[in-house]
Amino acid sequence: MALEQEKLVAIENQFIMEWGRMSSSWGINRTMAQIHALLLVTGDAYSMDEIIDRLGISRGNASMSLRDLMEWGVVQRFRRPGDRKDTYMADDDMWSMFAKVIRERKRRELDPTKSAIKEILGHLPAQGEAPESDLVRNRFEGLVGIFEVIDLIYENAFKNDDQLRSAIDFIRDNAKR
Amino acid sequence: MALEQEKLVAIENQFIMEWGRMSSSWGINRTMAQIHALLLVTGDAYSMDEIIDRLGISRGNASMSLRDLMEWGVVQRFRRPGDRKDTYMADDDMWSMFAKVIRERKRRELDPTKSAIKEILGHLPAQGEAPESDLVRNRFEGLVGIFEVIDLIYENAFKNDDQLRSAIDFIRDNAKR
DNA sequence: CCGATCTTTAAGTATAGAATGAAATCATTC
DNA sequence: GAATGATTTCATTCTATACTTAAAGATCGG
Repeated sequence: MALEQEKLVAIENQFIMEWGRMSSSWGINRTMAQIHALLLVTGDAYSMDEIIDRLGISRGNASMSLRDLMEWGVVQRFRRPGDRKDTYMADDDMWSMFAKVIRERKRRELDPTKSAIKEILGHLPAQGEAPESDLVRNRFEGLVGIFEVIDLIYENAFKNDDQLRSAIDFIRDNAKR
Repeated sequence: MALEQEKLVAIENQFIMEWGRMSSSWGINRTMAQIHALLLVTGDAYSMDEIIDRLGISRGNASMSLRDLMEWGVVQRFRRPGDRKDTYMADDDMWSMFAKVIRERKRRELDPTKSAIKEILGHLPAQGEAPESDLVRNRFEGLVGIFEVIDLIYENAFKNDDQLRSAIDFIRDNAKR
């Protein structure tokens, strides 16, 4: 039994490492991903100290990463009455978690670029006014088009959990045919 | 006219910087994104020297980044007969470019993690065999489910350019209703 | 409100990944 | 096939960002 438990922890850790590795290649902070992986895969509530011990990270790092995870809405903080320590828990719905991450990253790292491109586009001479910039204008507009479609997908799939679920069902059904 | 040209270059540069900034927050090398942005938005063919001058980067960096962009299939190399220098050009179809980037990143940074998770899952005791690991197993399976749906989306939208186009049309039509 | 316990902040440090530059390789022309 | 010019490679250097540490700041039970 103790041995089994050890083996399970080893497997969990393997996953935590892999999740951290992948996430950091997508621009998500490694520690954040590792904490999230831990809470996600075990489904337990952990205190900050437990997280620190398990992942071998510093208190400051744990604190900042947990704050970010809470801001993203994928981790919640609890405190039992009469207790001093906070405990942290992940959403137990993988899809909801997935949708939240998508939403948050879009909001933080796609929308500002869309605005920037539109702003830059606004400084170009109007269509037909200056022939040498028309090609560039076209290309900018093509890019804006991509952002518009991303918005469309977002509105239709990631806006809330219900939409995500029905979008997935739809894709699944479509794929069967 | 010369002034106009200067202004246009300034606008292009602004975009190149923004594109580099955004891309690096998504785990894409900044120089790669900047070169791509330059070729993409101007639509011109550039020699390596022109790229080096325009972006102020080193020869080695330019060479490696261009190789990667070619591997991703979003930049092509040409040489005019009787010429010594290679010239580089981006795909002039924004959507095709977009699809290629998605494909490449999935193949390199999502598929290996999917395999790793399945591999790890294989080491867990079978369902019902060890009660303490059943919850963890469930959660792993939830994650695998996410990867399966990503595959499904990929098969139905990013497998080739035609599919991407019809997927977008479909989303657009759906959104109208 | 005091003291204990937990959390955050901010300044300094470490580290992974990106960029450089010079030597090696490759290609083209004469 | 030598000379010239272009490109690639890779060991080294640099830099952005993640992480640590220690001190300040909250919060809560008593």
